Amino acid sequence: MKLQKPKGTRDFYPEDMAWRQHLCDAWRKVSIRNGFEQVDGPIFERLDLYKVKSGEGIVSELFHFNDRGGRGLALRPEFTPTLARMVADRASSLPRPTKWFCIPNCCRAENPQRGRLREFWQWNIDMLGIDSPVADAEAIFTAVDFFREMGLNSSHLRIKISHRQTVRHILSKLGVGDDRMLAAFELLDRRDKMEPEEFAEAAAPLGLDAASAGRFDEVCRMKYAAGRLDAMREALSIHEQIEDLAALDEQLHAFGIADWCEYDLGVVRGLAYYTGTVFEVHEATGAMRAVAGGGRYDNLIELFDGPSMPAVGFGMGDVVISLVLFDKGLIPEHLAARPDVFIVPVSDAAAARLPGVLADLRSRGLHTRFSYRSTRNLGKLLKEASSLRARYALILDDRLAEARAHLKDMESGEQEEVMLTEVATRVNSHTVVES
RNA sequence: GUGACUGUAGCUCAGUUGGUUAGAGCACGUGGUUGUGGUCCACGGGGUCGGGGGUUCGAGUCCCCUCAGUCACCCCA
Repeated sequence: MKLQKPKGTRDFYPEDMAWRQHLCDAWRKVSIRNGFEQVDGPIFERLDLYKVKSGEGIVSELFHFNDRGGRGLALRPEFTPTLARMVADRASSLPRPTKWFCIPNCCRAENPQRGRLREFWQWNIDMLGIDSPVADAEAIFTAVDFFREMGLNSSHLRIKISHRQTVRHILSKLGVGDDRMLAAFELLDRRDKMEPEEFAEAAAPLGLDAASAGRFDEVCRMKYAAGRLDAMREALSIHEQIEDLAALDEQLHAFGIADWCEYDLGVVRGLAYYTGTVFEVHEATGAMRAVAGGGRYDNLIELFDGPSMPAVGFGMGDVVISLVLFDKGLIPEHLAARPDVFIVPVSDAAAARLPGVLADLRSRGLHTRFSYRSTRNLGKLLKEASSLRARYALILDDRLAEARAHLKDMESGEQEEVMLTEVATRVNSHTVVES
């Protein structure tokens, strides 16, 4: 192939596009019923914006370029910096909390793999100006609401939750100083890929001796079901320092989503900017990369020159969730738009009248189609109507002289004579509301 | 960006130790013409075997490079 699409991108043929739209529609629907309002920003930003949060190292992961004035620009790799900029700009006039969602396409100059492409769509929801654990739980609930909407249940996915403060307390108790805390988080994030000796070696400079390092490792590998904080307290021998997690735990129960959640102190999300709750959603067998990730980032808006403003949110890419839904057989088969009416003329005379009838029905809002083939073979034309999954076939025959035609219900096979002027109301009244 | 594996029609794949005009199923198109439906029959379009170069009398089959996909690393905002 001479003209290839760029590495890591996708073409959306009608079937693919129908799925993408279906997914985005579900994201939008769920966002709205959870009280979020849609926003968007530019698809490219000034390169500097991305350095604010992620540092100079981010540049190699970006598609960036200069405009004719020499300004450094970059395609957005995520939406959060844009969001932070937008919020910082109007912070004083925004309601508290402000609940926003968006579904931007984002580009990252990474090496593509299964579940990871160079362009993807990412659902983001954020709640700003509220630091209550209710908000943390509501963010997680919104994700669960979406999963349920798509037919997933708590046996398909695990929401792994940790809390920066809780982990900080544990590390502190094991002897890690505040100045080494960030390094300790990084080590925690990488521990699964390290040999025990290697881990111990890396832990030493953090102020952890062999025994503490071993305990650190052990503690972070343990998982606790939501509601089993007592077990965690017991195992960690910390009794008073996990109020944050306890408050979240209570809310997760109140929202009825505790069965989806477990505490896993190994979840760090690699990000320096998370300040409290952090969570990741994984396929239950752990086979794939994370479906979604998020948490609380109370300092971010300030970092972008805004006021001090607490925030919590998450992001979910279209790629991994689509793989999961495909794996579970949860992608609906028929997503193409269904015609309301398929017009079938039985004669040349009737065919001559077709455009007028078609125009009328379309102007009344009906999805109306006809065949471009020259055949008058009724069987073949109905077959075409059937393969398009049309709800009704409108057969234009000799009754046309009296402005009447036969309307055939393609589901039941029943057919009745109707006046052309009645077709639209007839079809609308019979049409069952479905997505 | 580094390494490993893979690459035949839109999709799923055949293609014998290198040997003549590269096949099947599905999908797609036309026809089976006075007729009521995803069936059936016939015919047809579509591949420079990812691309380029090399070895050879001859390469889809062997070698090199390149591109893309998959996996691991990096990273995962």
